[in-house]
Amino acid sequence: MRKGRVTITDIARELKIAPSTVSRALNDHPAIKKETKDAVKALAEALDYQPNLLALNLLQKKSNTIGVIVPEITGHFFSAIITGIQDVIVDSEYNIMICLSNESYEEELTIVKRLSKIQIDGVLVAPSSETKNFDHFRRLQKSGIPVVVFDRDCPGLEADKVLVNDYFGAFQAVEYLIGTGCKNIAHLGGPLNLSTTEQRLQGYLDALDKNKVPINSDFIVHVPGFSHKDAVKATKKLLELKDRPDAIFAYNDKIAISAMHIAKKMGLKIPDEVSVIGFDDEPHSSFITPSLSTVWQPVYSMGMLSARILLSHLNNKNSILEFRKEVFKPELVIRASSKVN
Amino acid sequence: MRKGRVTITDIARELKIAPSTVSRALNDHPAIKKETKDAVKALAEALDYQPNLLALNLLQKKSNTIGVIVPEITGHFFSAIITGIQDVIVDSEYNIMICLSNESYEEELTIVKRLSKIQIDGVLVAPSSETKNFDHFRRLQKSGIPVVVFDRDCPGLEADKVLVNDYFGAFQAVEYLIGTGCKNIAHLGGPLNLSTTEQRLQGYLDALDKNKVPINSDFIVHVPGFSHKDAVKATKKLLELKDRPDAIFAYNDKIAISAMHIAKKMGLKIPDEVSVIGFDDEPHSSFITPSLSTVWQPVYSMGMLSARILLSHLNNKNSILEFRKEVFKPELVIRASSKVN
DNA sequence: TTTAATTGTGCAAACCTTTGCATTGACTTT
DNA sequence: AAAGTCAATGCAAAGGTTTGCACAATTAAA
Repeated sequence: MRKGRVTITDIARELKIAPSTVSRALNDHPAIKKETKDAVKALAEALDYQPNLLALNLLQKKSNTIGVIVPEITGHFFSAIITGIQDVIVDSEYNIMICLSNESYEEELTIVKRLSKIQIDGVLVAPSSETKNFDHFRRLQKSGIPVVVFDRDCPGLEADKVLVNDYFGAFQAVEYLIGTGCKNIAHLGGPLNLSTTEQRLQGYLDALDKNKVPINSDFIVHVPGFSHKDAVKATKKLLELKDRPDAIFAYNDKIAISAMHIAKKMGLKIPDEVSVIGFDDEPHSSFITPSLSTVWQPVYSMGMLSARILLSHLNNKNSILEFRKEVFKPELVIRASSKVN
Repeated sequence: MRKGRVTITDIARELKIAPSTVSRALNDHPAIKKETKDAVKALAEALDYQPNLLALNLLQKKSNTIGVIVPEITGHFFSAIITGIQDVIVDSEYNIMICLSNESYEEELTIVKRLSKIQIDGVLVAPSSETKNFDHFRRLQKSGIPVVVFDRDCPGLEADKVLVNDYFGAFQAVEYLIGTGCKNIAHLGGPLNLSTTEQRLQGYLDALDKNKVPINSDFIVHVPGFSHKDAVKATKKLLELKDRPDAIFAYNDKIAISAMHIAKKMGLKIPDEVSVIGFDDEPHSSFITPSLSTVWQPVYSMGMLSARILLSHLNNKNSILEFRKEVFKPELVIRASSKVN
């Protein structure tokens, strides 16, 4: 018995033909006659021949792998996006390498270097909340690696982008709160520097403005990070004001839930004394008490579209495709944490 | 300018030495004199030389990649384990490829084939709930790929295993319920065929048995899958019994939360009329109302240990290490969904 | 019958790195 | 002076596949 795996050379020797003929036969090259093809395929089957993709990678200078960079996966948002990505990529010849930046610019940089070292073919990225400089992505592009940005925009970076209209989602949510009679609407914003933070804040501000509600800067507090502690601290700052807000529009469900937790602890009735609306519509948000009003995003679809866009670039390496910017529309979901209209 | 990336041959040509010398210089081979090394390293730096890992992969017949197979990542459990795995692997020379089986045996099979094709170096796997046959893992082992099983046991498979003492966790939870005076304790079990389902069920049974509580088979209902619908259906079956249970020990938090949802809808007071205990201690479980009593598992540590065990195999390819079986101890966390002792 | 076209296959290079063995020259020992 | 030792480097193979070009054999056309 031969040691190691079977190679085309083994098949060639056995059949007394050249390895190149075996290669062509297996790839259904038109110049090979049917009998030869059949013989080769039969023997390959019999010997359980497995092409050595490592050799192919070297030859083609590509790893057939796509890198996916996300800040974290323990929340629902990114894991659902990844599931969407995976479901598209699975049907292609590509493999996925998921990398976690832990919301750190440094780690994101390290990841990009690593991916570029292993000669990744394309990258899908939701930048960390610390990332302000996008040169590492530009470097990827310069070496011919297509980059698709999702969820969080990178202002100034020319690349494909799959985003959500955060502005619209926030605007709708806040306008809804105004409609239910809330006068003092606060905003628990996300970490500064994120495009989503900015967009949701702007939606909040414009909704107030449009409805002639004066803006109170004490009512805008940003969390520094996504931990429960961060949210608690920010919420307390809001609820301990003399002139307490009667509604909170939070950057996301996680923060909203922490806020509700504190509000309840302080003895406030939700939604009668404080309305709360979140963002993301995480699956458990409908199970907490009171069930959380929130802004739903088509997460799974975003993942799928991002992956499809990347694949289309990989399949049209030569032809220059325009950068696409796809913006999904979020939907307001009203539950029990906000008053009725 | 030279096109494409810089290779050792480029450096060699420039310095008028052999590529092999360049290779040795870069790898600090003792037979190369300092001046040569310095010159090579300086030029490599200047030209921004990046070793071609694809070539190395072919030479070493390994991809420097580890496959991680999990049923899903949208829940907290597996995403936290993955985070633990990642945090260990990041410090090694390996990359991680995360694959989702969607709780499907078929897909798991496809994934294993794929991983074996790309010549993965090791595999970490939590088998799907459908998987009864482990031959695909044995095939990996036979071709020299170490396999570490985590969370869900594969009975009869000889491999490293990182598990939790589900039996103990369940036993403790049920005994606690008995201690608070519950007489009719039901069990919302997981999908049949999972080792965790079986162990938790056994813990439930033994706790009743030890405390001389008669076992009522009507009180044991297994969910077919992990969807909300599945849980709702199973819960209704329990709560609509003439002789309604006064406590539910659920397979996991997700099911427990669905069950609480239904119980509340039916107007039952928790925990006065029905106590509920879950399993997993997902982060949001403490935020729902009433906050969920549950069994905590050291998820992050499990991920880290699994990864470390795999690495130790990869680093000691020759020496035959014994298969390890590590069993973590879970902890009962009492909150408000169960009565006080 | 010669020339041209067609069909099927083989050769060798290329992808880039590592490594066992050979080689060279300088120096040491007997 | 001859033989042996040692340091430093080069040569070439190996890893498995694809592919442009060459070549041989057969068939068709002139």
